[in-house]
Amino acid sequence: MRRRRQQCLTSALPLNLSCPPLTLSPCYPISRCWPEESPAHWGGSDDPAEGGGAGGGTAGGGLPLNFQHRKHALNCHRMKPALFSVLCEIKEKTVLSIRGIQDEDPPDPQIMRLDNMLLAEGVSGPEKGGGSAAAAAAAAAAGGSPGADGGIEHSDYRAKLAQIRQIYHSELEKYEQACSEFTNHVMNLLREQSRTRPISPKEIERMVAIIHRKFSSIQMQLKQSTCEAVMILRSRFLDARRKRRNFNKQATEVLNEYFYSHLSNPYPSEEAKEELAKKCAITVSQVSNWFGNKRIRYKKNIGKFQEEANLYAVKTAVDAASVSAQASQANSPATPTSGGYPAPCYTPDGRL
DNA sequence: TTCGATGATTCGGC
DNA sequence: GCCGAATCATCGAA
Repeated sequence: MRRRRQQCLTSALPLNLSCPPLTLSPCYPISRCWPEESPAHWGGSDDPAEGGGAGGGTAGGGLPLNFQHRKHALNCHRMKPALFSVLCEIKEKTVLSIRGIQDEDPPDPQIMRLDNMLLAEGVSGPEKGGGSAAAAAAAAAAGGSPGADGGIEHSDYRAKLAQIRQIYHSELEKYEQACSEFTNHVMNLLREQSRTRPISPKEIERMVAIIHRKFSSIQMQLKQSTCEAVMILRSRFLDARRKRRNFNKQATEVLNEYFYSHLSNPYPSEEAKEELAKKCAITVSQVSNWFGNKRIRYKKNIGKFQEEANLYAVKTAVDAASVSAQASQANSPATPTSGGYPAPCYTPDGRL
């Protein structure tokens, strides 16, 4: 097309058959893109039989002699190098102005936000427990109980997050592959076309940048939908955590045992709390909450807790006796009954 | 649906 | 920061 325009422009020039030797302008920067740095590509071959390349494909076979003659004359015209230079300059300026507008491509803040979020959630970036970290953070934020059920929920959350991550990477790979294939295709096309029209490396770069920009917008959609999926998953996870769950029977038993066996001073140390938390598969703060509630409720209504207290006191005594017998150490039971909270009265068979 | 039980939260005191 | 006290919110049995 460009060649045709050039031909039209040059055809208006006065012809001089006694043309000087044709030389290309040394400052032409885009000539590297032309497979053969020959004026033949600009105005066709000097050989009238060849017909002047793609633009004049039929010229060799069926173009009027007049046309071939004029074409030959044009190729040999003394003004051709000058005109070529001018056209190249015009083109160079156009490319620069376009580049000036389009190269200013600051990083999209939305993409950056999405990238940061996906990285924080462990979806993008290296997979090193990002999901579990997010789950732990979510659990901490909810102040929830990572107990037996919590463990199931936790692994469930991680599994779902891993699924999202897998889909995300799979789709991303597809997009990148498609982008690469399409870029290669376009570049090959442009290289092919550069045989018939001047195409500078900058132009190819610009075209590649446009393609990448288009694919980048598709990637942004993928990132957006992934972020939404993670948010929904996280929200569900947090909602589930917010729901209060009663401790299991075994955990309550362990806590009660400790409480009633330390009735004189039902304030477990930090170490004891950690130990209890480990035994009950709950957090230390949950142990603290439990003891706080227990102390108050016991004090408020000792009568109501008498039976329970007796039960655990007997159990503790039996356990202690058993341990003593086993260890051949006949020490007294570990049930303190003086000071602190009022201890229950019980008979050896466990009744009040 | 009701209501007691229970885990969590909030607030003030130390 | 821990504790007691009050309160909230949910669970679960009747």
